[in-house]
Amino acid sequence: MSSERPAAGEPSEVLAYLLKHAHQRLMALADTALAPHGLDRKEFGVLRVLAAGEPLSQQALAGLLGVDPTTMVAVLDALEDKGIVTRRPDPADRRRNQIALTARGQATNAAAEAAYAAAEREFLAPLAGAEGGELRRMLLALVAVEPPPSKGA
Amino acid sequence: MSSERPAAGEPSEVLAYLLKHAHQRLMALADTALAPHGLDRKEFGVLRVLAAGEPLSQQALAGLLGVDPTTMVAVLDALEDKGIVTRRPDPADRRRNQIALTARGQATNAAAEAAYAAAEREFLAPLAGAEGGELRRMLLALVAVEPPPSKGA
DNA sequence: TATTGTTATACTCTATAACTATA
DNA sequence: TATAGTTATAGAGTATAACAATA
Repeated sequence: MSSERPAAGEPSEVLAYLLKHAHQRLMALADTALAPHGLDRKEFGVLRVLAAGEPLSQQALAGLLGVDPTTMVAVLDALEDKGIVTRRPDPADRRRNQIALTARGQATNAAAEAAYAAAEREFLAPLAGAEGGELRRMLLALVAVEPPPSKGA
Repeated sequence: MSSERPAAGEPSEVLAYLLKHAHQRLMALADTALAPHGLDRKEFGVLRVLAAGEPLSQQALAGLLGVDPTTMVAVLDALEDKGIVTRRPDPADRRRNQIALTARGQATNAAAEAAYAAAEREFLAPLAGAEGGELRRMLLALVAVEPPPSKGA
């Protein structure tokens, strides 16, 4: 089969190329999995962080997810419009918004988690049984080199 | 404090997050490694493909690297300005440009390859000896699911 | 008529700066 | 004075559409 290309100079020899395209493939699978639940990837990221713990401020969310606080505004606007999160002024510091999941948000998150997990399984299908876990562990080690700057928490 | 974070809801549990940030870290290292040679990542990708084989058309290059042909125009403009590649009309089909490395381009590529390889080693340093190879193999399997659409070749 | 390369345009994503309201 | 959130703006990066030259 001529589709095999072990030739020198192949872009797939470059690790950055492999990471980019692996990421792109998983993004496409995740988009497809999340779309029926009315979520995009960024919204899903916010949702699952909120579902795991207490309400957080917008900047705390932004810090945890490694995005700009200004980016978070639009994400939360969308989630609020969908009735998935609520914004409330923090009683202890009224400059801050407490972002909390609604009941509907919790249900949406449960469904979206399941859908995203299925997308990851499909993505990892080409690997042998335990290799998915190994991949995850390796990537975690590579990313953990410099911990994300946790701002005001 | 506890830099370990096994808490539920962590973004690092999400494979897409890990792939994205691993990619970003390698990109940053590659940018730093390539900058002294006057190249960015995209230009380096073109260079090493050309260095490995015969001159190619712009669309063949774009197809191999998985980018849009219109994107390739600007990349080649920059490489041509730097005296690293030449554009010549293909005698067999004058619609096509034969993109070839100059002597200087070959030297630049050799230096850039070494610099990029060092960046990959630094990136993979957190992993045990053979794990880098395993990571590469796994990513290749994940990416090879659907072969890139090789157009006119 | 179809294809290669080019240009101009638009779109996505994200970051920067300035503003408000609170502290 | 400093911080949380908001808004407007600008900057990468990339794709889409129309065009010229060639087949």
